[in-house]
Amino acid sequence: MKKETCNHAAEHEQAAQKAKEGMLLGENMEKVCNLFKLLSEPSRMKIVMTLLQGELCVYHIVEGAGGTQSAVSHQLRVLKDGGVVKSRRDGQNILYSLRDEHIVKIIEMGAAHSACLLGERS
Amino acid sequence: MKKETCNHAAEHEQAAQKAKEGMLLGENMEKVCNLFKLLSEPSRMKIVMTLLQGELCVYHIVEGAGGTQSAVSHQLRVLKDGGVVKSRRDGQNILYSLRDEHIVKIIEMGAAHSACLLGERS
DNA sequence: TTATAATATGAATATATATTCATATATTAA
DNA sequence: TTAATATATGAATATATATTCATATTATAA
Repeated sequence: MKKETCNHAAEHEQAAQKAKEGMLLGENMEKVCNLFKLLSEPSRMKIVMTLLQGELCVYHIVEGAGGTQSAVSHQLRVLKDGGVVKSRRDGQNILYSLRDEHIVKIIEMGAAHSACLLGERS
Repeated sequence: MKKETCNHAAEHEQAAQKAKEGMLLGENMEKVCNLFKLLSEPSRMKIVMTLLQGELCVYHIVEGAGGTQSAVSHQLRVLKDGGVVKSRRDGQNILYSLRDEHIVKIIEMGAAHSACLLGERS
């Protein structure tokens, strides 16, 4: 790979530079990507969608989201470490809930975009 | 796992059922999750962020996003298959661009949420 | 203080996929 | 038609991680 058969080389060079400068830096990039990764697994997404209903104990999360208790528990841990959910103990139960309003917005956005994907490709 | 020590069993049962009903069904769930998966890899996210600048050839994408030509090309393929970018040939070059406005919004949302994650955990 | 329920967790396995390397294809120029 | 440039791609490797299974932990009730 060398370069410069590209017609708009000058402005595209600028664009590339601008992109580099505006690029999320290491740590922030990791954070944003990690959030998307957390929402990219159907098993986790189902848990998150279930929690859109409000605070729930693990038993009811399993009911709503499906899967085994163990798998759900493992994923709840991942979601908690990733800052998507929070938890508190209530007697024998642990109650989980979404930790942030943005999650809801992001899911809505994803769904909206997904709808557009039903059309044809370039 | 059995059940029913949960205090709000009745309403939570309802919530679980409601979640089940409102849950994205197979295909749609896959679509939304796949979109998030595409944005969850830093190498791909950098490409997408570079394309926020507008239509660019592979050479300039590599300049903006970093990585090798081969790796970027592989990921461009993945992004295209996933409906995130589109492409057209212009002589010797292939020009790529974002395929959908929603992508921009989703990234902004992710960044906004990410900022909130800087705080403390539950 | 033992039994039961609710949840968490470690280890093992299986699967997915990002990157690299070498090379192929396509376009233009000489 | 040969050379050079731009991009794509197959195979191999390495790494990440979702799930399962068995079991541990914590809390309550008998």
